[in-house]
Amino acid sequence: MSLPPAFYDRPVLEVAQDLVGCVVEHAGAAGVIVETEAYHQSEPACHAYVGLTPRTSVLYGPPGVAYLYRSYGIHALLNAVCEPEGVGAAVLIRALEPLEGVGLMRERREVRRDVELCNGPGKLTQALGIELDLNASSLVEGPILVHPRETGWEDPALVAGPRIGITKAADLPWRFCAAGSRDVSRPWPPGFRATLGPRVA
DNA sequence: CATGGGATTGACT
DNA sequence: GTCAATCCCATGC
Repeated sequence: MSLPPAFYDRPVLEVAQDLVGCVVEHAGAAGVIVETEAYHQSEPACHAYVGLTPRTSVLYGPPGVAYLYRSYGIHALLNAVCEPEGVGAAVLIRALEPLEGVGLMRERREVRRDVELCNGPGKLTQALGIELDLNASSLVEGPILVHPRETGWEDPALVAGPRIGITKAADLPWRFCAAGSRDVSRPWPPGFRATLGPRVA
């Protein structure tokens, strides 16, 4: 069973934290989400900040839908649209821990070590075979599916910090990682200790 | 219609 | 640590 639309029809900061530990599946491969970032129309780093345009219409659409866009002309980045229809908000999936179909992932990406298969937002889409044509497709009915947390991930400890690679609103601590995961896209600064526990309000 | 700026990655010094 | 590749689309003339 995949997560229902109601899961995504909530404040984007809640969904971003609750998605850590959930499973993304597509085309014979799957991974556990270990890193997310939240984006909301109210802050300038979000694509929806510019208002309703052809590009952002998916963000303003119903929750539980994939928002995919090309970054730097090369990489496809996967987001889950959140909050009610009419509100532009989404969670960027930044890193996975490989779970199933690792052989397929290796075919799609030539890497030395398995930890490099999914530890970045552009890497995991390539490893799962996700491309831009799945923009606006359902995360509830597929082809991309998001499943609830499985055994061992019921209540993961989270670490919060500033989002990566943005120039606007770079101070907001809207990045969430599974504490201690080796699969996050970038390590925390030495001595960083903002552990939150299961979820902050 | 021309231009500019990225929610990145991999290769290289 | 630095740096270029490359495409979509919003914006402005």
